Amino acid sequence: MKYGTYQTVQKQLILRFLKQNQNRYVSANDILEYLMNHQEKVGLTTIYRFLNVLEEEKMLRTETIKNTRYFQYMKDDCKNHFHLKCEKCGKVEHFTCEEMKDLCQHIGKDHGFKINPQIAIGGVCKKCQKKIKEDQQ
Amino acid sequence: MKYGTYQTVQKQLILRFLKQNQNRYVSANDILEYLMNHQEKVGLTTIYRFLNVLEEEKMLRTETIKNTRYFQYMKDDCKNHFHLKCEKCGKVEHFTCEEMKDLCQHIGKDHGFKINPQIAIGGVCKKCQKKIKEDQQ
DNA sequence: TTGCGTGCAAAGGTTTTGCATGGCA
DNA sequence: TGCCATGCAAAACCTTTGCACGCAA
Repeated sequence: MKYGTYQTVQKQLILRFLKQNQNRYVSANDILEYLMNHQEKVGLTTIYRFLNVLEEEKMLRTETIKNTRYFQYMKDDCKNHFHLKCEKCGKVEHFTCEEMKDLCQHIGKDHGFKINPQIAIGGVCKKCQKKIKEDQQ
Repeated sequence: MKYGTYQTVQKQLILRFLKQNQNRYVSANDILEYLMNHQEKVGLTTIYRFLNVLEEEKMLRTETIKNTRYFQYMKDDCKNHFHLKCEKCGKVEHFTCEEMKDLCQHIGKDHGFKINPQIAIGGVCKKCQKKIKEDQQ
């Protein structure tokens, strides 16, 4: 059975919350609790159903920590650039560069692998690199 | 209560299997099934307990797909190549290429970001790309 | 009437916990 | 004896499914 053809109040409420929290990951429960605290009743089932649709449509990035999924809403233009995620502070930097595009092409061609630009490449950001150096001294 | 002070037969069996499967992610169940098929009886509880210890010790990388965790043992030399992870089937391909090294340098220099090669870059592998195409027809 | 979205309750599946047992020093 | 690891069974937990109801075209 198809799901997602109509816009509904529930979906709008969920989407609004996700948009308000673009800078952090939220769980299905976070959404439920927020809505309950604001006298908006939406079932957990609906939340999951909608999140799954958004994920399929690549509107969300998800991470699983300790067996629970966390969702982060992505702006539309996330499809056109890449993400560097700092493993120390958790911050995600958005970036574009020709070199990355070239690499994607290369990997697609020579390794037969289609890179999903929405994923985040892990590493350590400038600030945290500095911090680590300082700590070592 | 602390866990992990002793080496035991069970732990050795689990570790051996993990080491034999360094090129792919395995679930707790995969380990259980393998051991059962080889007349080695190890409880699921023990498997999880040990996996959790290994994860804490950073000996494993884990990924969650469809609500189940997959574990991959890490060799030290994982630092010297990169990983492409298929988001459909979960398989991880190890690869090296000059283009990727160049990109890392570039990102390090121009974006001030140090990429961690142990991370996996997400995407869709050849096989699954094919499958997706076939399904669409 | 038909089709879709919703939410409750129940089911499903993975992972963790409680506890008695057994091994080893 | 004391300490730890094990594994069964049960619990806990998140997520999905089944189904009846409600609403709108």
